[in-house]
Amino acid sequence: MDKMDTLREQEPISLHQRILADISERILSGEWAPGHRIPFEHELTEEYGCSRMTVNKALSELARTGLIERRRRSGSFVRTPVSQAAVLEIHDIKDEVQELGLPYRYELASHQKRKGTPADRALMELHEAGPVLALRCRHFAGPRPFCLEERLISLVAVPEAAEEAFEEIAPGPWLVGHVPWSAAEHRIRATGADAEIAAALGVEPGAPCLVVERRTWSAEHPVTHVRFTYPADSHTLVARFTPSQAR
Amino acid sequence: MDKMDTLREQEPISLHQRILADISERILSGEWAPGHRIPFEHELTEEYGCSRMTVNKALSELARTGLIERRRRSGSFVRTPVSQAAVLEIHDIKDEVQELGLPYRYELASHQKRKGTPADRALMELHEAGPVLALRCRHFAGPRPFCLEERLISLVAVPEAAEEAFEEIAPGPWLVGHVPWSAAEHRIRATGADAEIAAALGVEPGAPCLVVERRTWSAEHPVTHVRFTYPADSHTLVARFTPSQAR
DNA sequence: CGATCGTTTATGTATAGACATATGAGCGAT
DNA sequence: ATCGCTCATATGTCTATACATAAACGATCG
Repeated sequence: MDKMDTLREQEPISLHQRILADISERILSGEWAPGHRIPFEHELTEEYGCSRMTVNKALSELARTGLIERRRRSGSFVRTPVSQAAVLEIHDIKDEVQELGLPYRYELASHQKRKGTPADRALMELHEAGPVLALRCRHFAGPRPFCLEERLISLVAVPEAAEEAFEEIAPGPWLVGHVPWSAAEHRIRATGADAEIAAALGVEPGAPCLVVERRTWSAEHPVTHVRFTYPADSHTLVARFTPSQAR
Repeated sequence: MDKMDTLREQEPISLHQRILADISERILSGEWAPGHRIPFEHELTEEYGCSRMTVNKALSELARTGLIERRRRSGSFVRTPVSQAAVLEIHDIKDEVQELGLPYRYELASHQKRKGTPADRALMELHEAGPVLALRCRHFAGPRPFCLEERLISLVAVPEAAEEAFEEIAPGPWLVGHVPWSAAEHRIRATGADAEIAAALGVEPGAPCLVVERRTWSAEHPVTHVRFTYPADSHTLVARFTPSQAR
């Protein structure tokens, strides 16, 4: 038993969590390099003096987070990181602005209910025809435009949206409270402001902007497409990555 | 038994996976709204005709991904989504270019070993003084520059990097093979190309560019800071979000 | 009436055993 | 040498059981 020196006995931590932590430690420290075969379940069973289910729970968890790969008959191996997966937190714009210590203001610029055009349907990946709501609004940080929001909402998926004016509440927070979310795809790119965007954001035409587009589905149905355009200097997205575990 | 119509009997899917999928379905479809109490383990045990451990595995998994919250003595409840977290896959640039069907080429522009300047240390959040390696390289997609890479590597954390010329292999893939990663932070923003960047990327000064900066740590030590600058039209980051599960 | 204490209950953790399944390795026949 | 076959083995899944623990509930007592 050589584990006494590496752990603190007093903590009420469960055994499978400790096994998981021990193995993560060795992988992240580089002691067990990618490709290394970690001990078999029955070996860990012996080392920790516990049943196989306990070891299995820890290893399954490690496999789920992508730190190891399990192969029947061969054992479990430290994975070589192929593509790093970073977690990008998508906050409400109001919170973002207020965290900067600036007063937030929201303004609806246009509001149009229309029969979905082919362009609308392409943006939302909506296959059937149907009415859509097209919104255009601006979010301000103090006196300056912080971001331009161009949004389409499928009224097939969210008929209640037709009754909402969106004068007081931004479509983002409204949707969060009205639609169960199931999937979203974000596309992030840079672009030069065209004349319309430049006017809306108060920047020169051609000025660099960060564009975040999001498509959202709810149980297979496209719900909304939104494009946020930020002047280059107003916004930075931050994504964090810790391979050991989520949450 | 009202489940026969919702599932396909032929698939060799495990029972706990099916329980997990069934419950996810009901939450994501909105049938079970946030705050709703999902059946107790012993009720699901009866419904599915299985042992409690099997049900427990499914529910624990749901709790881990954040879809439900479990409370002792009270039961398990559907969680209200607070902030969306999207998963951003960070790929190797070579793979990115090749997936576009273009020939990839890498070119080292400058390579300098130096005593870390205060600016270097600030970028890496390195607190002690120490030698660093400063690299500047370009990645090409066909004839056109795809991206400019400006990188600092702490030689305290990775002394072996001093021996590597980085003429043939890009620092990114080299580091992946030599340093166990433990944490990374990405900052994504748009910017206008300054004269130097414009020259390196073959674009007009002021042209919009997407900038991805990454800081990486290995077991608490800063390892590297890298800034990738892409011409606006060459690159889009994609982040996906599925609350049901990762991977 | 309110504080305290035991009881109940659902989850949390762990066990020992069982069978399924995929797959690498070795063996044998062609 | 190559193609199949069998066999051993590590993981994948599941069961029935057990005890621990946190928290809500209710009854009892000051």
